[in-house]
Amino acid sequence: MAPSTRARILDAALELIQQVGFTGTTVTAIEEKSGLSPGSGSFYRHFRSKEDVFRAAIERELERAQQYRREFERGTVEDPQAALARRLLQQLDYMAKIRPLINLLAREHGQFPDLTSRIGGILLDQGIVEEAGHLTHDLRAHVDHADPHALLTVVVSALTGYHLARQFFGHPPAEVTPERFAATLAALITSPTTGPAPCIRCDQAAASAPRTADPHGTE
Amino acid sequence: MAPSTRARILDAALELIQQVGFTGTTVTAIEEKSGLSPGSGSFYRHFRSKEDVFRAAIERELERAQQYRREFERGTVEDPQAALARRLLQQLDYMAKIRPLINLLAREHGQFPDLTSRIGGILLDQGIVEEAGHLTHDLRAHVDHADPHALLTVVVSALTGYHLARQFFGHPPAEVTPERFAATLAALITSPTTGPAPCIRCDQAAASAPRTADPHGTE
DNA sequence: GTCTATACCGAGATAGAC
DNA sequence: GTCTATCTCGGTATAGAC
Repeated sequence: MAPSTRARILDAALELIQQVGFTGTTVTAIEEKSGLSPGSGSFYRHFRSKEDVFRAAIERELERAQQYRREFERGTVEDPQAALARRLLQQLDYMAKIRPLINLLAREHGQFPDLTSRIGGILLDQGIVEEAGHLTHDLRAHVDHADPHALLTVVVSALTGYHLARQFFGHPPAEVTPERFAATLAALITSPTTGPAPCIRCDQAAASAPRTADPHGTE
Repeated sequence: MAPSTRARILDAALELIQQVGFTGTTVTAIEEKSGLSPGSGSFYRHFRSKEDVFRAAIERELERAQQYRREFERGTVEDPQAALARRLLQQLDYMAKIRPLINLLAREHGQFPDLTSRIGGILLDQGIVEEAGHLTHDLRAHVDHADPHALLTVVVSALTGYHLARQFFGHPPAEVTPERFAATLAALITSPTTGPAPCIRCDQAAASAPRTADPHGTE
């Protein structure tokens, strides 16, 4: 069946907002891309305002993101290093699928704080971090680390940074392919940690009183 | 000495563009923030157009970024793990200093492709990757890895992802402090790599013919 | 080099015919 | 539910006095 006008408007709006941002997107351009007559207010028979369609498009993407998660392949890990690399590649695939959300986050965060925290909650909490939890659970027998929480953060950060660098520049950093990236990261994780515990006051202290103060002046 | 009007305009424009983007920034708002009368065209005595001031602000930030690099602390590494963690924290500081450039990249990439590649070249090639080269050089005696090129990419990606996540959400992912993050990443790097070489065809093949095709459909 | 005033256009949104 | 036509506002940019 052909997509409804409403759906076509959502598609057009999402694409335009990723390309030129919220303020850069005009209702006229959305109409034109949706097959409506540009300049006519036909758009307004389907959405009350530009912000309205913006929020609706994000909600639809959030729904899709959660659907993608449900389809995630899970299973036990036999060979830790190879299986881990495969999981990491799966994470990169997931980020590619939710690319619109990540783009919107990179572009319009700070414009719509409520949406930022919503996206952040679903992507990080229900998304990446949850999956990272699966990773540690599966690998607990193989990987022992002094600060698993921080280890997950490093893994998630590496995946995020790699994805975004590809996104920004159009090619992977240093031309390292995803397979090579995942294999390297997997090898790092599965190698035994040497030396003393990497952090002194880590887990309990940080977990109990996380957000007080801001010693590094980020906010 | 008091900053010149031109400098105040550059400051105002840079800040506004980071907050609301290029299209979201109005010349009137720039004038108001610079202490000029809003709505008057006084702005145009200093810059020919909005795009003009945008490009000038980026050029100024690129100059600053290269200045920051020259002030970088260098030295030999005795205790690999602790010294490495310190270097990684230094990298995070650097990213904080060039935050405006990273923000603009995240926000306006795709709008001005020439600036994107310029920023990318200076940040990645002359910047992060160069420093990562120092890292491996310093640590060559301590760290042995099957694919050092990919290892650097993982490190750079992790730093980038951590920085951006803090930037987007206003707090570090999983509330892991920079010190804890750097210590964990340093411990990962300095631990010996186990198992087989993490990638089969890596170094030579990828280095000789890097950009042909695009097996993962990024571009 | 900054101001007032203004020309010009494009964008968001509405009215009403079909 | 889409169109033509239009209102209004705000943004870019210029002209000319001081």
